[in-house]
Amino acid sequence: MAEKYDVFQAIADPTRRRLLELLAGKELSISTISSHFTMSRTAVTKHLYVLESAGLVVARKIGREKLYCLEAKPLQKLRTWLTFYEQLWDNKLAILKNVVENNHSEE
Amino acid sequence: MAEKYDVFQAIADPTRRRLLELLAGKELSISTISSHFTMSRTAVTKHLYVLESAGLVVARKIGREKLYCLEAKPLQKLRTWLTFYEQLWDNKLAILKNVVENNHSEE
DNA sequence: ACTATATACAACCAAATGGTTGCATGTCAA
DNA sequence: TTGACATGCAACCATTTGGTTGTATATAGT
Repeated sequence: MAEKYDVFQAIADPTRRRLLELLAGKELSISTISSHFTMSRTAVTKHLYVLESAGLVVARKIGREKLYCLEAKPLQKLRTWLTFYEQLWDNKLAILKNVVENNHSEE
Repeated sequence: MAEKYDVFQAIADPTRRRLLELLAGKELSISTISSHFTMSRTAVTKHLYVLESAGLVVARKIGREKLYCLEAKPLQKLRTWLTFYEQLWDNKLAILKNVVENNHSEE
């Protein structure tokens, strides 16, 4: 598999979002996690790898089990990214910005 | 090309995030937009299609030009999604939740 | 020691993704 | 009407993605 995954990429897949939801506040083994999905355990493992490499989950090995849990911090990056666009929810500000930038020298 | 794109999918690609940034508060033609990228105009058009089908940009045709601008509203969906995980930034709450759910019957 | 269970990993596959080039079409301007 | 410009669109291509199966290895329990 590949090297490094992005937070944006990691959350793009619906299955991976379900995984994050499932792991919120819980610590679950791969088998337990897989039991919530119809796809194979291997497929789930791959998704977990993507999430892990994006820093969104962390794992520790206990005996023969590998326990995963959510790590929400990297989502702050997304939060920051969003903040910029929140100003434009309803684009009143955007229109104003445009007016200021392009029309302020008229009349 | 395919049918419908998701907001999560749409913002997964760095090029498309650059496009959104470029179109914030501005209305630009495909050619003008393309001039900001090294890839072909066709490639840019495809990215714009993805964004459009996710509702993140809107276009109107003026003469021979097609003008695109940002439509931030669909990002609210992402904002809502994020809110759930914000509680877990630092996982104090998560730990507490775990304690309450699993250990409250002890002693 | 034997068997169950939990995971790891390689190999393979179809479809989606992100890009290209070439050509057709519509529109503006002289 | 003749270019030049702006876009549309089909065909093609390599790589990535999301999934599979099969086999190997490590650990737990009896």
